[in-house]
Amino acid sequence: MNDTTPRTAVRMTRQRAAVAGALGDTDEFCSAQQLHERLRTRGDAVGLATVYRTLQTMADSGDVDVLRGEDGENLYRRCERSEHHHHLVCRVCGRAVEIDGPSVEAWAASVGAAHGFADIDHTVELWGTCVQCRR
Amino acid sequence: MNDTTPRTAVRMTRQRAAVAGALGDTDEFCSAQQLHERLRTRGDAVGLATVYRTLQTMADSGDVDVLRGEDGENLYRRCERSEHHHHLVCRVCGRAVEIDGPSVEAWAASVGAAHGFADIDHTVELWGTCVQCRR
DNA sequence: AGTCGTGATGAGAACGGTTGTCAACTCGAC
DNA sequence: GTCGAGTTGACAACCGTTCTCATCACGACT
Ligand SMILES: [Zn+2]
Ligand SMILES: [Zn+2]
Ligand SMILES: [Zn+2]
Ligand SMILES: [Zn+2]
Repeated sequence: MNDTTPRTAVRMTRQRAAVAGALGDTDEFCSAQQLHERLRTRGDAVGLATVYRTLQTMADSGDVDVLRGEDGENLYRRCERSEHHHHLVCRVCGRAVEIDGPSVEAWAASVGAAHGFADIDHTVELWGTCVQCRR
Repeated sequence: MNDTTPRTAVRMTRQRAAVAGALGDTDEFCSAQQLHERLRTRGDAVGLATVYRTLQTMADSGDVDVLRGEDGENLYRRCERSEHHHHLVCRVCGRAVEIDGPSVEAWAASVGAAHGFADIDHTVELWGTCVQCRR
């Protein structure tokens, strides 16, 4: 009864390969609509809904990082490391650097506990303007 | 020429007083729509657009703190201190504690500079579940 | 290679929070 | 009281995202 064979297979399709490829081409955070447009001009078009679904799936499985841009839209990026980390993001072009808040994790947990809060989660992101986007 | 008389007067209206009053009644972060509903049931109704505009104005002038909830909607709160600070927020009821990341400010600036980023801004928020909302 | 079941796709509608529009209104200075 | 500029509110428009559902196509098994 403990069947280990995947009951829900995840299929590899042209669309998913295309989205993954587009994400792999850049180290910038970009939105679903940006990716959709990029794929369209590139030649292998993918439906917008599919882009959203694919990104959501990849985010759920940890294949991409998601963060909410300052204007409210979700931005996606395939990061180098898979462990928990934070980002320093250019608010103009989306270029990002992976950083780790040294003591942030422990600090968040202790502050939360000190005030009787449980299931502490934290958001730590840095925004700036990178050298290329200056001037 | 250095005219100090306010050329653009900010008027006190029934609506603005109502919004400010509703915000002063609670220490929880709440959305524009929540406030709009609260005002309606309370008796002094205010148009939804006006609630949005008033909150935006108060946020711009620093009278209220804004933060984006995990579901994407803006949440507002009249905080005790006016200096820069961060929050530990209950993701269920919105109740919040004002906290200050001790070294966060300096850390953010140094990390940004180290990577050639300028105009560094940072987002540091803690989410959890408060004692009242547990169980 | 052929079959088949189920996951995947895409065009378009729907959704939810927020902002824009504009004629009517009202605060407050005079 | 007068008057003008700031303010209001009902409603439409916006925009990113999700839902719907008929059609398509992986891929496991012959
Ligand atoms: Zn990352
Ligand atoms: Zn940049
Ligand atoms: Zn605050
Ligand atoms: Zn709570």
